Amino acid sequence: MFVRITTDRRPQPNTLDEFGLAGTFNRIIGLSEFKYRKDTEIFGEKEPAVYVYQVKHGAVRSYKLLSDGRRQIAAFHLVGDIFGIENGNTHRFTAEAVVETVARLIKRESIQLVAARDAVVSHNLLSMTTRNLEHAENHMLLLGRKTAVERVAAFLLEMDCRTGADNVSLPMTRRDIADYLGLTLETVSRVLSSLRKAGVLTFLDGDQREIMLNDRSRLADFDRQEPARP
Amino acid sequence: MFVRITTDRRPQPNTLDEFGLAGTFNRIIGLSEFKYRKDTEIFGEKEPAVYVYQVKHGAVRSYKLLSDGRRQIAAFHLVGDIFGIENGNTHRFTAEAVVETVARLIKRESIQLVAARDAVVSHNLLSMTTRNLEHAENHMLLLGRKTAVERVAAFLLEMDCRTGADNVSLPMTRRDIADYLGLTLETVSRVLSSLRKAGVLTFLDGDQREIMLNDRSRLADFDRQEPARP
DNA sequence: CGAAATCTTGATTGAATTCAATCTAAGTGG
DNA sequence: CCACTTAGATTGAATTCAATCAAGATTTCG
Repeated sequence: MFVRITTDRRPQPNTLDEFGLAGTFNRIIGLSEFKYRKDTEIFGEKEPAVYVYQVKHGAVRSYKLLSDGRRQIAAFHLVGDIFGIENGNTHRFTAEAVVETVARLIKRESIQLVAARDAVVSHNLLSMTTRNLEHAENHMLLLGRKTAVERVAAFLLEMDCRTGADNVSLPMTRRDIADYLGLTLETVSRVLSSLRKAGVLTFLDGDQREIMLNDRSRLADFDRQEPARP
Repeated sequence: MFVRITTDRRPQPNTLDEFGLAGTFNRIIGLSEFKYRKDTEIFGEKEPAVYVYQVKHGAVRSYKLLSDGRRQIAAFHLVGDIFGIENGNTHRFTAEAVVETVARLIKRESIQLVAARDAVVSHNLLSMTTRNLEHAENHMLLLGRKTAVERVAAFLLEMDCRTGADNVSLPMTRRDIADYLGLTLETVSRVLSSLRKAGVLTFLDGDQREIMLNDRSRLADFDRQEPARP
C-alpha cells in the first residue's frame, strides 16, 4: 500500500513559470547555464547578488556558518527550484553544489526591471519568497522542538514529497542531512538504521543514498505534525 | 562604557512607512484599532487571513504547535512591527497578545488592491517579507546549532537592538523565551542567573522582566556570530 | 588494488531536560 | 492591612537524549 501522505510542506516547485516568465521572458533576458562540480561554491554569504539561479540538474545546499565552523543548512534546492533570490544586494547564504549541478542563471536586475512594471511578476516574486518563509517557519519548529527521530522522519517525507519519484534519493551526505536537521551525522545514521530495522524503509542497491519508503503513513507517525487548531 | 553593538539582525522596524503608505493611504482605507487582553488570541493558525496588524502598544507572540503541545514561537512582535501578513488566504501561525496590546488593523484585500497597482507598495511588501525571511534564517542557525548560553545571549542582544531603549524590558515569560529559543524555561532561568552572576547583566527593581545590559560586547562574546566568509 | 571518504555501530560523556522543591511577586478577599 | 492564594521564577538533583569519542565496515575513486 503506497499511500501518499499529504503534508503541510508543499513540494516547493518554484518553477520558472511561477515568475510568470515562461515564453517570451526567456528570450528577452537571455538565460545562460552553468555547470558546477561537486562541492564547489556557487555564491558565498555576503557576496553581491548578481544572479538568481534555477537548478536544472543536480542539487544545491545553502547554509550559514558560525565562526567555529558549526553549519546550519537552511535548505536543499532540487531540480526546478529557484534559489539565490535576494531583496538586498548581497546573498545571505553560501550556496554549494551537493553533486555535479547545472543551473540556469538569470540576471537579478532584469527580474527587478520586469517586476517593477509587471504586477503579475511582482506578485509571483512575493509568493515565492513567502513559500521560502513558510518552509523556514516549519523548519524552525523542527529545529526547536522535534526529537531526532521526528526530524529524520520529517526530512524523508519532505524529500519524498518534493522529488515525487517512487524512491527517495538522497544526493547529500549524512553530514549534510545532519547540518540540515540540527543533529550529528552519527545520530542521523543511527535513526536511519533503526527505521530500516523497523521495516519502515529499505536501502536500495546496497546504496545508502537510495531509499525506498515501505510505509509512509507509519513514517508520518514517527513525525508528529502540528494540529489544526490550538 | 555602553558600547552599542551592531549585529546582523536588524531592528526590524517594519513601520507603516515601509509600505509606502504613510499619509494619504491611511485615510483611504480607514485604519481601525483593537485592544487585546493579555494572553488572548489575535488570530489562529489556519484561520482565514482578513487583516494585517501593526502593534501600537504591547507585544505579540506568533507560534506553531505540535499535537502534544510543544510550542515554537517564531517571532515576537513589538511596538511598530507589522504581523499577520500572508500571501495565501490563511494564517500560518497563531498570534497572541503577550501583554495587553493595542493593534491597528488593516484589511488585507485593500493592501493587495494597492499593491497590484503601485509598484512601490508591492516592492515594500516584498521587502518586508524578505526581512521576515532573513530573521527566520538567522533563527534557524540559532535553533539548529547554538548552545543554550549563545541562544540567550543572542536573544538579549536582539531585544536590546530592537527596543533601542537603555534597558531591555522583557514583557514575555521565561516559558515564552524558552519556546522562542528551543529551550526549557529552567534552562533560560539558569543561563540568565549565570549571566547575572558573571556581571554581564542586572535585574532592575528586583523585577525579572527589566534587565540592564552592563557589558554588551561581553554579552556578544557569549554569542558566537557567523563569520564574514566561509 | 589501495587509499580516502563516507557510513555504521559501540561505548562513554555531557548539556540540557525533567522532576521536585522553594522562593518571590502580585493579587484577592476578609 | 494582612493572611492566603496563585503564577512565575529560581535552584537543586536525577535523568536522558543526543553528542562525542573511537573503532570498524563499506563505498568510491584514482
